[in-house]
Amino acid sequence: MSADSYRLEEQIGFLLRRAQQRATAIFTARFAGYGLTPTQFAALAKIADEGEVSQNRLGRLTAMDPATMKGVIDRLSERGLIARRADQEDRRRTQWRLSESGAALLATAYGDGFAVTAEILDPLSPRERGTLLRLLEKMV
Amino acid sequence: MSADSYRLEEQIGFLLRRAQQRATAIFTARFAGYGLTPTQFAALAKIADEGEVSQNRLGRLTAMDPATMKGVIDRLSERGLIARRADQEDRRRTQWRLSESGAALLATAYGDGFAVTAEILDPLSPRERGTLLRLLEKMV
DNA sequence: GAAAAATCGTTCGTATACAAACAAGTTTAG
DNA sequence: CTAAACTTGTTTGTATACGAACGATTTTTC
Repeated sequence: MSADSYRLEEQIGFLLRRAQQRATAIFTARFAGYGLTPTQFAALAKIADEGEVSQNRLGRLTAMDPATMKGVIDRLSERGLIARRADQEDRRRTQWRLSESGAALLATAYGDGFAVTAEILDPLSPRERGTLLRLLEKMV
Repeated sequence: MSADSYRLEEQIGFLLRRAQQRATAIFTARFAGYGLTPTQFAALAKIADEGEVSQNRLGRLTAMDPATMKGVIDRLSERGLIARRADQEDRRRTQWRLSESGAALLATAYGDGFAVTAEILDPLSPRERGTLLRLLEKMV
């Protein structure tokens, strides 16, 4: 329990931070042409899955808190990639769906999403990839 | 390569983001009393390792780019946890070291650093912990 | 030794990330 | 049925994270 034995490089928190930095860098390079961030792409993909989804529920599905979700939604909405509908049954809610241009963009982007995943996992063997996903899933 | 087969939950980037969110939450809870963030603690620990270190070099050691490092240094400096010295040999450089209060705070905090690592890895078996660290190290 | 390249630190702008507090609306408990 | 509890979405403030551009300084190249 001292300076001698604490090695930052071996702490799981530091390694996770570096791994995510690398993953984000790979995503950013591949998605530069789309102008989409990882969270924006995640939001679009989940809206597509759901068809129509409220803002807070989308946040839960994509692991963003309400304040973060709002910023992501605002930027996607300003770009016209998603469209809103006021919920009649619950007047607090806003339902979101893909616009036509959002759906078109996403249809093209999926392939790059797979390519990003492949590039991030490239240093690992196929067996190691499965192990890593399993362990992260178990830890989260 | 379509909406049908793209599952956000299984993408390594999404899993890494969630894993880091959990790690940060555990750190934040444990370090609330210190008022230190993960990056601030990393910076203090590395300054302690180095004795004296320039700002950019500290950034490389802690995986922060210069712009991010500046913010972290500014906040640690404002709290009096670190002290600066102008480098005589290279007039562009500022060398940083721990202040007395910074060293005292860090001495106490190391134990909590270990506790954070332990809590993050708690869901995994000892063998799995080693595997995860090895795979992350290989991937980064 | 002068020009080119690299490094150091700063500033600006954009985008997560989240705590905390809030108003408005909905659900639950008694 | 009404008061309490909860949910939805918003706002504010703080802290990473990084691209891009910049001036000052140092190192490298020829």
